Amino acid sequence: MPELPEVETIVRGLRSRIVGTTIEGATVRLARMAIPPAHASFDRAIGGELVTGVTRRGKYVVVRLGSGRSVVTSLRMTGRLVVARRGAPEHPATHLVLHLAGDAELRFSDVRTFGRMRLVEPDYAWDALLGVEPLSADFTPQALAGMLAERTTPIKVLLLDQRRIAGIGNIYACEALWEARIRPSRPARALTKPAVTRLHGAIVDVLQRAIASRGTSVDDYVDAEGRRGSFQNALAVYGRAGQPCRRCVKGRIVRILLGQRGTWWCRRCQR
DNA sequence: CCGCCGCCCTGCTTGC
DNA sequence: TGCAAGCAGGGCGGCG
Repeated sequence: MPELPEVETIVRGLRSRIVGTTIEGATVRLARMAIPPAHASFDRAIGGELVTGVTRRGKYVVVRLGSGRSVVTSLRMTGRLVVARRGAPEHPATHLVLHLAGDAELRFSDVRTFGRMRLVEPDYAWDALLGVEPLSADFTPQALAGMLAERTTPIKVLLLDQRRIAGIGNIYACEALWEARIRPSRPARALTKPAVTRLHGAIVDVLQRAIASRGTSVDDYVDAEGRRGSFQNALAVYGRAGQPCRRCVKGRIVRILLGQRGTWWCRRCQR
């Protein structure tokens, strides 16, 4: 499922391929996947727009348009954004296609149809509820400590809260806690200062390494060119229930439920 | 503000 | 072997 590193990889791919091209129109095959501005139709509103940039905010892909509007896409679990030539074989669950000048198109597919592509007006603060970007200068050990203070929530549940830190999903929450040697169920306020510092470093480190590996493809994820990432080969805990810990070796990875989410960790070296 | 729950959806896994 | 139930999960709205 696309989290920050996967979305960042998609964004970089899109940036090199669609910036400077014009969106001639759109075909919306499944209406609920496309959210138009008020009192407008998605396909008519987007026709003729120039793509001026592609950025990321949390797990959202933001395509900036010449008019100042933006196309904000949430991929949720199984969404894909792929640039392809018109007529090339397409994913069977392609629900929305942006037709680009020339013979290219941007395809939005999603087996579970949880994803959304939203056309937002200039200056609309669509991301007002999103928290700090973990790879920005604003994300400091002190900022992290401030989020954890007084909170009884399990630290792993808190890492998934997009209102605090934007972009961490289930895979990287598990991996960062393993790297920091912290038990996922620990109440946030129970983390010592050194533990908070380790967690901060681990979050930044695991996200950067995952970006360098072009993301994690455990199931559906592919980048803007349709290629898989390789960070699944570097995972320490996610999906590794029953296998030995890659660090302490003697510990076994177990899977528990936290906040209704599967959570993997090493019983021996995470405390 | 906080925490928790259910819903959305389809494909894969599990169990009889 | 075949079928149905269960499970997975990010974001969001609703509730207390």
